[in-house]
Amino acid sequence: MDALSDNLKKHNLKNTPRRNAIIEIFKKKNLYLSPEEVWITLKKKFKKCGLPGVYRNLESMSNCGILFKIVSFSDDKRHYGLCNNHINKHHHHIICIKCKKISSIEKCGFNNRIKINGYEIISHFVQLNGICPDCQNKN
Amino acid sequence: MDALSDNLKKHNLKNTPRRNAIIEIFKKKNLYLSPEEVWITLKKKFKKCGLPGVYRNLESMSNCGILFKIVSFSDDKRHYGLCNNHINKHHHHIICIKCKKISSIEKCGFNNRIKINGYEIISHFVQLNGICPDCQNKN
DNA sequence: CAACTAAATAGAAAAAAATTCTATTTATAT
DNA sequence: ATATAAATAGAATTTTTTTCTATTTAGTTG
Repeated sequence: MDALSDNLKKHNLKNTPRRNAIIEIFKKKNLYLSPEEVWITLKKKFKKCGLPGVYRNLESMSNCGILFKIVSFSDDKRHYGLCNNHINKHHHHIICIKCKKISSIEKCGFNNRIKINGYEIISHFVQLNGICPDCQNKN
Repeated sequence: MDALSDNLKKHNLKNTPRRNAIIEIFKKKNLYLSPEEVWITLKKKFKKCGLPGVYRNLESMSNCGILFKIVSFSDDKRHYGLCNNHINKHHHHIICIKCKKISSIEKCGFNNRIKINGYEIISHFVQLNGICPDCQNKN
């Protein structure tokens, strides 16, 4: 059983064609995508296919660590990316602000369960925004 | 001229009663708030007062560094907080996941304009989520 | 301090984004 | 094979956000 099926099972999520197709879309594109973008691509494969289902799948797959949520303040819509290699390993993402490509890093200076300013830190979110090598070369 | 007026002016934003009232709301509550929450409070002071105006103000004031955007994944609505002391100084925020109180830190391990995984880092977003001292004591 | 100009506002309307609901189908455990 | 819990489509709805126009206001300039 691969890491993906394993993760699905752990969270009582079934291994459906729809979910696999969604994962394939992310793998193929290697970009972060909005629910609508996923839906548009998905409709090419499944003629019958609703946007609400896409929302639900993105959300549940993000809850179980297969996908993750992106922060894109220039466009406040929801976006998701695929947690490629690092599932179950502490890591953060680097996104290309030009082409939406995703990379990741494992190091960050933060630990949970310590106190800062008296706050007991439960989780932390880090996202690096940059320009990927491909896009650097284009200019 | 105080830091707030100064920042407004720099961005060609006028110092209106509405904006000052919004800033006061954030100062008084010291919480992060959704546009709608700001609006509800604002309506107590200004009977005539539209939600679109609140959206526009929160967005423009966040563009000029007076406010900042929060990431709250448990509730995907938009949220803003007040950049209290640190305007114009590199910093990040710690939020209480129970009561929405905000604190901040100046240190993080990240620098912009360096390369990671070949990406030229332009900006970075860090948010620490925790439980504030008050809420720790409540349990 | 009067007049001017660019920005801010309200309020209505529309658009966009996300969720809920019901009936039906499907994955998978037994 | 059957049972059952989860997934789905599709319609409908709700929520969130933006756009638009006419009017008002802040802050500059003469």
